[in-house]
Amino acid sequence: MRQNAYNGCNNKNQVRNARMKQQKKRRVTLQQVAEHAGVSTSTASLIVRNNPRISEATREKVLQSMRELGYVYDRVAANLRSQTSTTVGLIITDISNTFFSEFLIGVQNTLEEVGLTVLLGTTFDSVAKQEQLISTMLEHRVGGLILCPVSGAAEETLSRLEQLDIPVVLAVREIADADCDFVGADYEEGTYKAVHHLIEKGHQEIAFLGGVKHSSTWTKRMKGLKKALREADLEVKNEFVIDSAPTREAGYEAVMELLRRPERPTAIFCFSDLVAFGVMQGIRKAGLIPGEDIDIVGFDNVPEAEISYPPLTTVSSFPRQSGKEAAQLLHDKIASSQHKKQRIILAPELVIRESSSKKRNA
Amino acid sequence: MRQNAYNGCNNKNQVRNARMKQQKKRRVTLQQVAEHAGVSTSTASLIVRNNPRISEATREKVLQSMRELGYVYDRVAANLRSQTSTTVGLIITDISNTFFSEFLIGVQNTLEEVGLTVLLGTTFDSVAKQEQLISTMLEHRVGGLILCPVSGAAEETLSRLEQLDIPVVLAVREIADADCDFVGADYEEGTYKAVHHLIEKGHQEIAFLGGVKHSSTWTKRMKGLKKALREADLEVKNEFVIDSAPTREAGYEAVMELLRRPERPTAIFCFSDLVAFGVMQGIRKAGLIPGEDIDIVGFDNVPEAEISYPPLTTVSSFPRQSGKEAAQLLHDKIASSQHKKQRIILAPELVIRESSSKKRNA
DNA sequence: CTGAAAGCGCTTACAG
DNA sequence: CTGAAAGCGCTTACAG
Repeated sequence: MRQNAYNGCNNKNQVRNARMKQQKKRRVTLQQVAEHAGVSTSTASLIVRNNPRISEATREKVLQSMRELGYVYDRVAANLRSQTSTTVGLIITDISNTFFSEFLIGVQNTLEEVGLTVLLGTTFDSVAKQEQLISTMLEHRVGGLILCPVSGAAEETLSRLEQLDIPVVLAVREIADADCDFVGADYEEGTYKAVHHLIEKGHQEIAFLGGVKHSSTWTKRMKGLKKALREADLEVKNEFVIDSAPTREAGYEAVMELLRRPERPTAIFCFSDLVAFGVMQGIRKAGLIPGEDIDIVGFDNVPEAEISYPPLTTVSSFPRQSGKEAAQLLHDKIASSQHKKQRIILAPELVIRESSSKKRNA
Repeated sequence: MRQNAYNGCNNKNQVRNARMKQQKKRRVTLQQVAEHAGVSTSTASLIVRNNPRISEATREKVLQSMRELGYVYDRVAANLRSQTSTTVGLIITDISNTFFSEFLIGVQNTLEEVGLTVLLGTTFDSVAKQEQLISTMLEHRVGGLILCPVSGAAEETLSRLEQLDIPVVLAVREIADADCDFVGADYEEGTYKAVHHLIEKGHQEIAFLGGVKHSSTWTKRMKGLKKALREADLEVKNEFVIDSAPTREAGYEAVMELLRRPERPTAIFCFSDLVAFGVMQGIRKAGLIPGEDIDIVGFDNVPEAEISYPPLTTVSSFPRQSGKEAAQLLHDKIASSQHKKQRIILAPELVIRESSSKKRNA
């Protein structure tokens, strides 16, 4: 409370207020540090940026002044002047899906290493929110963007970004007709493996539940499904295909609808693990046992798949690795504008657990 | 490609490069917009900030120029000049814990409504990383900070922030000896309810697994445990208390160690749902059945608790609501520096599921 | 190695 | 309602 020695004020509030005002207005500036240390601002600036041209003696002197004054570097001002950015936007559709948590960890770990900070936005699969988040991030001068597009995303979204010349990497889901860097798993191949596994077990009536129809992630899976069925001279039955939002709740609804239909499948391939969890819940609600009465396979291999009831057979799409690759790719793009478009497709792996591995008593 | 009309260059790369350079350097500025619309920069500035003083006609004219030129507002420059901030730092310990995903959703939804963007950082419970993230956020000029402290956090962390007069709200975990705004659940009461429930079921040998010893979240639970046991004339047995990191893996290890000891409890209260999932896995690994041989209770009521095997009895700590409250509180603090310290403690609720509700055959 | 001056894109008084 | 000028905290040439 030294600052208030000059007045005799005893009103605590006023004192406090005065102090706050003072501190709030006056962030210690590099110029003040320079003055305190007896050097020019340019010299101080070179020091905060670790320029080796400065003698060890001056550097130490200035660093000492910074400590004494409690200096905090203003990266925002620096970025503005030098026309650079130390932030990156990350837009995902649903953080409560642990697929995205894992993806986010991969992104963050990688960006942190190169000194970039993440501005996070969640769209909940709404086009409007996606566009709004992109605007916000642009206004905040992000140096690049990792975008997991909503299912209804159109090419216009990208051309807008391209016009501003801001580096973008798409992840998880592609955008129709868009030529853009992309990181994701091979959903077609993954689905093929999953369905092939079910067919080998003797299943002939296989349903496909969940996912937004005609989104790229859904279409790819549908291709894989068809391929596997065709090889076994089987066909996709329309009454066994029900699309939905990619959530647990929607999976529950979808399987309830399925079970109301005249025919019943012996196995279900689910769009994602999240959908599969809802499907298993629904099956049980209907008095059936997942993994015994109906086999279930998911997609993603989120951490919970291992501990679900029963443990879920699924296709690993390596979310953390995807995040890492996306961040790496974006960082490369930011560094060199020369970068040519890349597609990084991770090979999926089938992980067989109890939801599809018991002997069938057909 | 109009820009290149003056040269005869056919090298695609060079052309592309030239274009990028040009676009990269020249972000459209408010001044350019003003010129294009034939008004002064001040007028344009008032318009971007939705000042009603401007006539509808000029406003429309300027907005039209913005569209034509592809103007993007530079919030960073604006914030620098006006000494404000439109970002908030959020530091959590582990995003793969869906407790924090839910918390994050609560924070984001609330902040978004008031036009604030989240800078996200994850500490993985490392003190060093926490301090580093705080520095980064300060350098990025966040207007405030929501901090879920690491278990070893000390008061110094806060005094540093206080000195800079940056609004802070602690969430989930408190810091010893620190007087700071706080949002969290009543862990003591929650634990009391959980353990009381076990005792009512006839359990006398109750273990407490997981959580970092002496962290505030652990200590509060320990108090609740003791209170419930004391009421039933029972005591805490040291060999039934094993601390650990608050993760699934650590829960697994903890129960494995527990089962190696001479005595075995009939029920386990777990620090969190995540720990409980690991515990149930370990119990099963040891050939026992959770919910039959040993009853299990978790804490948090994360979404997976409902679909685990068996469904987990747990104490709901309302993560999404906590996030909402924390964001709201921070926003209030930012708005009025007059704010006095608050503690928002949510009342926990016991959610009984199969992991502790079957009849006991003791 | 150091200093004085200009400028990043915006907002802020202040005068009209 | 509009305009000219200064300034937020930094970096960038450029001259010494």
